[in-house]
Amino acid sequence: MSAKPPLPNVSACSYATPRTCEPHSSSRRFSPRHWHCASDDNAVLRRCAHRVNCPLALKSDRGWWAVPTLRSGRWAVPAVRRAGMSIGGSYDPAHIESDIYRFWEEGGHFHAVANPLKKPYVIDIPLPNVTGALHLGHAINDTLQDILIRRARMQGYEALWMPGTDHAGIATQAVVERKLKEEQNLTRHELGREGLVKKIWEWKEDYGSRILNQLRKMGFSCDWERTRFTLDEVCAKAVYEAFFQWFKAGLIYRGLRLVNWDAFLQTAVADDEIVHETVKGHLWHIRYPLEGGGTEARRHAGTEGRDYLIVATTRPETMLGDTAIAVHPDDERYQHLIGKRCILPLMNRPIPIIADDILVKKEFGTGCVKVTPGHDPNDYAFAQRHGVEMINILTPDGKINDRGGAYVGLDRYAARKKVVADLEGLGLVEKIEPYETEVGHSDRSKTPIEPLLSEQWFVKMGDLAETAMEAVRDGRMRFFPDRYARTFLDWLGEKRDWCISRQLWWGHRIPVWTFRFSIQDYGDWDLVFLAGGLDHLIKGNHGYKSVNESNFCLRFVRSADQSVVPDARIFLRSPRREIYGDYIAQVCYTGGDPTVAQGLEEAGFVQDPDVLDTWFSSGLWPMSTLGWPDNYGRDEIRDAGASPRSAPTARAAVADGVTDLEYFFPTSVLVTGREIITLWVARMAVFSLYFKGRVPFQHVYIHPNIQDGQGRRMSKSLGNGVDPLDIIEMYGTDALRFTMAQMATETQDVRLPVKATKLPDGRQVNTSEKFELGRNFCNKIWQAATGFVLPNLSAAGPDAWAQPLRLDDLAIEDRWILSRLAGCIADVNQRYDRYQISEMTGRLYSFFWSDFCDWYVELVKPRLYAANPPPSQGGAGGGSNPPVVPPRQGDGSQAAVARRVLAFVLDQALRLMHPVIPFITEALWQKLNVSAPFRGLRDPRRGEPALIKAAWPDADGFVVEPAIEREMAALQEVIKALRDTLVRINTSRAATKQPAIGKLPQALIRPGAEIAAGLQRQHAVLERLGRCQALTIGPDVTKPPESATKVLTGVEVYVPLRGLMDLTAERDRLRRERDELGGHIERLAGKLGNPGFVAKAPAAVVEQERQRLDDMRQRQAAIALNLADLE
RNA sequence: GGGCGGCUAGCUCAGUUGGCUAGAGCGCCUCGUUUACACCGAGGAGGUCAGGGGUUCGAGUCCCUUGCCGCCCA
Repeated sequence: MSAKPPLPNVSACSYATPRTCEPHSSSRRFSPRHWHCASDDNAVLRRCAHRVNCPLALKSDRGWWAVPTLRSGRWAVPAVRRAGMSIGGSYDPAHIESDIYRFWEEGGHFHAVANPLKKPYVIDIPLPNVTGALHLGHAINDTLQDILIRRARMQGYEALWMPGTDHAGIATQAVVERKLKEEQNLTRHELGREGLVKKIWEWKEDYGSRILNQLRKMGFSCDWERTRFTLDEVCAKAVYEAFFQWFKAGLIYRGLRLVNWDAFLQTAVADDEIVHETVKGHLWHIRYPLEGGGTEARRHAGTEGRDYLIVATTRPETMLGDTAIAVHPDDERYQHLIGKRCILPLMNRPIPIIADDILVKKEFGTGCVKVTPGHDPNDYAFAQRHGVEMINILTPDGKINDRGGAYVGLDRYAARKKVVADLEGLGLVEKIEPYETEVGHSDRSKTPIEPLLSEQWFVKMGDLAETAMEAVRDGRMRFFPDRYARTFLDWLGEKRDWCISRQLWWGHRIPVWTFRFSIQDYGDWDLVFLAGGLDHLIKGNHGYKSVNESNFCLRFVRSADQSVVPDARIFLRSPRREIYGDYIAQVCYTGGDPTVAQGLEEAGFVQDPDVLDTWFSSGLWPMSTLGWPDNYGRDEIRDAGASPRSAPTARAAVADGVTDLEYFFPTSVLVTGREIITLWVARMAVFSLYFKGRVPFQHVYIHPNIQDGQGRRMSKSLGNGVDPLDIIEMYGTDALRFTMAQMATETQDVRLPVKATKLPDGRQVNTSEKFELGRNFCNKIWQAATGFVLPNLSAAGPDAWAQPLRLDDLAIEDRWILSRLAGCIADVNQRYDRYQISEMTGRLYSFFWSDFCDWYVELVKPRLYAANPPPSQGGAGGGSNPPVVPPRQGDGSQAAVARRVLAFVLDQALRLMHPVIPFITEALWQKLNVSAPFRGLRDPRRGEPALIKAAWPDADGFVVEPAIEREMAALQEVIKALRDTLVRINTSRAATKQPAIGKLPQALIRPGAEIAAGLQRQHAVLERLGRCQALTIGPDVTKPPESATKVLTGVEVYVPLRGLMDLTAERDRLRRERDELGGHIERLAGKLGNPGFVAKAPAAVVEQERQRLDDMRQRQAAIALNLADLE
């Protein structure tokens, strides 16, 4: 590129303070090949979209902006509009979004009220953590819900999207505790319960509205007036009501269970709050001596003369809590030892040797397993099977407790060292080998989880789970995609009881007071009377008016097995020995009267310190937010006898009219990620089916999770998270939403390649090129509407819109775009109904961009400009467009029809796209209402004042017309052929340094009989879109010599090439095409030659293949002919 | 260990009940001073549909199997 042409006459960018172009470096237009290395001497000009901000931008003497580029061998002179001629300008989302959101909100469009004249459509938002921040997971999840709710609203449903936040027990408490430690070096115990809860509330007040405001920025149309919080009074009421009823029904019990213990936070944590990590440790092999010196054992070959068994463990300190040794029942080595005992070293406690084929794998290790039911889930299950004693050896803070013999008070890791040392001292360590294990760590505190035996509250899941499973099996509740129903059924099928207590202070405190007592002899009867008579004590003597059957429940539980004494009066009636033992009196009181609590405490009762699992309150969300338990629905009142609870309060609550609960419940669809199918979806189902007898939602739509480009989760620690607010800043909200929707395929994960970039203000953020998809689409819509459609509509004047159009008035391209529109609407509706949001979005994209912009707008231009030529039009171009002529009569009406169709299709497209990209569509809607107040062809109507409440599109009764679409397809084929030829000519000319030609000087088309008439009618369109100056169409056209030839189905297109380009290239191309076609023909002929195919395939398929073969052969022949001509 | 998903163009993903000459967007290459749009238009290259086996006239699609990757549950 040494011989570069001189720079055209340009002057440097005159902008006073040009900003750096660096932010654009993510864009291909600013890659080095374009201009960044262009400051050197081989610079040339390249058009620059961001010329305004570009320090290297140059203004040519003709008013175009350009930047230098390395690439081309000649000056690339920009095609950019003349200065001052700008009509549209790029779409600037920041400019309009907040105004439009305010317009919606102030218009009350988000608020739903029970309205029996309409059908309800309801979505509950999956509750974000109250102190959390918006991330891409919310962005995709909530975008999908907004899309569904906005469409439903347009369809005429009373659409309610219920927002709110979750107190997120452990997550929130852990954050505040950590903060407390860092800032004031205080632990929660030092601060005390009340102090800590107060601190967390303060934190919540500070951060609680942050995420809701972020949701607003995303354009979400939640009914903010109804916003709830799981710890607020309304939700708490439902929580205590549900707890009380389940307690009373015996579904809630206290039990000794192995839980995942976080020794740092000192709480049980749920399974999903544990992350498994591979940890390098050791495997200690320890000898457990056989009871009785092992003389018998030594006699047996299996133990090779030893008088001990060898067990292996990764946690030697747990041996302090061993209560058995397990061997496989079929293991010959140990057959004779089953039923005998070992002596547990260090503790000198005999423990039984028990056969079990579940815990023990014969082939693995030594075949002997130590059993520590208090600290291992598998051992725990074993102990339950065999009735073995369970011993807990740990304190809540992870030290050895008083069951740990000489090791009391030692931290578990110190104990491990000492245990090993002591065993070595006794010569009982067989060997130590390095070993890798999966160890569960608490997601919150990052400390290793200790399985720990402790007292917890549980919900009996057996029957509850069954009702939920039944609802899915019989189709009352459906999953999309349906494979997720299995996840739901499998998990519920295990019917594992739900541990609902958490050793936290942030949450709904368990409303149970307990009193422990013992009946050992006759003298203890006073106590019994005291407890048994408590009912009276509380309600009678002290006159607690607030206490009644629906908020107070007393029961007795045997300490030994936690079984409920079926009838408390047993104590009074039968003073027999069998009832001697330890007992717990449990009072569940939910009346909320502090004096009652005080009375209980004075009577020696202690309130349970734990709080409820957060899922307990979020599980009630679909009901609690609609007013349950106060507003039992009408159906509940009707059959109050059959319902789990007779509802006196409900009767009062429902006067006349419809309550929210009966109108909006059950909800329509739940939209969520698959990871909480078990945690949340199942719980909501259980609660709703129990208390309302109905499923909480009819559909469950599970969408994919977003990962980074390598398929990893997005997380803070990996630094690969993308902040939706950054994306909004860079690309606009609609762009973010569109991209999110486009990613919502039916797979379980989607990847979003992440890359770090720098914002103009210097901040380093993560983004992804994928969002350009949404941004570009929005810009395209903006340009098409504000730059082309709307200005053209304005030309019509306000009276042109209200008359109905006749079908005869429409040109073929009008009928074509209406057919495409009808097809698009039908497809979109179908995709919605199947929750295929990605495909739905793709359909919007291709309709608007390809069908409408690329084809219809171009097709319609001649009609518009014939009537009203643009001001700049002159004879300079030398094209086929006539110079300004007075509009002929037909042109005027043609233009009017075109305007009507343009306005109508834009109207329908805006409606159709609004749920996905609400801001830009609403903004354009407002403009359209000005330019074309009435829309519709058969039945023109005034455009609704707000798109958010406009009717869902129906194509005004137009339907798909296959014949029209076929005719257009033929036309498009020919146009593409002409365009292709032009590009090939110019490519060839560029290689030989000849200037490009703007149009084909001459072209000829020979159509087959069927489409001849159709093509001839489109002569002007073909000339314009095919970019040729002289076009001849006719069945008797003959091919001029030295022509480029395109052989299509039923049409041949010729472009004389003499003097335009080198013919060898054309020859090569035809040869390639011939060879390629030959391959296809061979394959197809083989297929049709196969008697099996002809005999067995459906006749229609065979016929279609024959047709195709004929077609290909014709094309092959034509190509051969043309090739011969060129050679 | 059990279950589920994925493996299709350089990248991210579509591909309905088997009928395919396997698509889209981005990226790449070429051309472009076109009367909305360079955040653009036109054109092009690029694929043994993870490997193997089977069913079928016909398999990206159904069945079996192997291999990776991921998620969930133990």
